[in-house]
Amino acid sequence: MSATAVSDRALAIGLERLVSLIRRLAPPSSISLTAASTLATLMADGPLGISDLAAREGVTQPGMTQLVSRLEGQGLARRSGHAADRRVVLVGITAAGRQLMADRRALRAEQLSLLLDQLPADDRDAIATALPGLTRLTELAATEPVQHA
Amino acid sequence: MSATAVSDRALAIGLERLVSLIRRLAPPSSISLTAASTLATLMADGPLGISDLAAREGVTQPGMTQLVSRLEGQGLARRSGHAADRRVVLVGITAAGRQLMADRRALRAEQLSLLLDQLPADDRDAIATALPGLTRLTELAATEPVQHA
DNA sequence: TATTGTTATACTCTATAACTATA
DNA sequence: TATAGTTATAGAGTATAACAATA
Repeated sequence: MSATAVSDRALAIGLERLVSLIRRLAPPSSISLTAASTLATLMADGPLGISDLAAREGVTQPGMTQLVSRLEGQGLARRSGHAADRRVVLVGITAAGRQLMADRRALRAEQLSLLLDQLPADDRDAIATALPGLTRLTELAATEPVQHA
Repeated sequence: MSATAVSDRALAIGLERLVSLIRRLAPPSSISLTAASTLATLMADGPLGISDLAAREGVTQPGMTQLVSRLEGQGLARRSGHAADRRVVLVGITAAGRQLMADRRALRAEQLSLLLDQLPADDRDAIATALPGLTRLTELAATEPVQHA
């Protein structure tokens, strides 16, 4: 429908712009954006296999192997075996990983607070109202792989 | 205030998750996320200097020099001199660059359409309503550099 | 002196291809 | 034969430091 098509396009453009916002909010000398997103996934959805994680984050399986090795080396994640299927490696977040994410989120929340305070109240309210939907949107994307024609 | 603090935190978490959504929606064998965001900025705000662009995108000045060189090599951007201040290099987007962005946005809009169709109408409406505010938020971030304690 | 931009260098991150182990 | 994961290698991308040119 035309109304939907218009907001699809606007949303596509909006997502592009969010990239620079997200980069700007990332603490410079810290873990990568993908690493942070992966830790967030591990924090929310418990231990996961490498392939599963790779699919959710939109990286290749070897890429996830390397990322997990990096995180393990930093003490932020931990590998363990799967009881039933010995091919599977389960990856979980450590206490240090949780702490890092908590600190990072607190810092971001502060920075966002400063920006949000400069927005009209209408805009702030609209963003707050849209958050649950945005969360469900990202969950959908994690579940159903996107087609790349 | 407490209500604001809660949504700051939720927004901080939401932005984290958007990283994987954005990556997933990016066509695999195309330009980088930063390159796309930079072209979007050039498309919207006309020719800009290297330093200005670097600040807006949250990368270093040498990083932007290299990115612009890459874009120029691909025929997507073009350097030109500044009439008054000969230190300045103005960077503009080419017709090919505009075309690439248009194609990319159309593809994203399609993909988003498929995802949005699976969301409850309430969520879709809320996201559409929040878009202008999100756009203003990213503009604020581009204007006022964020403090990294 | 301050500002704009480039070059040189090194490191992080990610992908593709080839391989091992288990089902 | 199919699936889960790793290793090897190469390339893209970005940062820091040092430099050149203009204001």
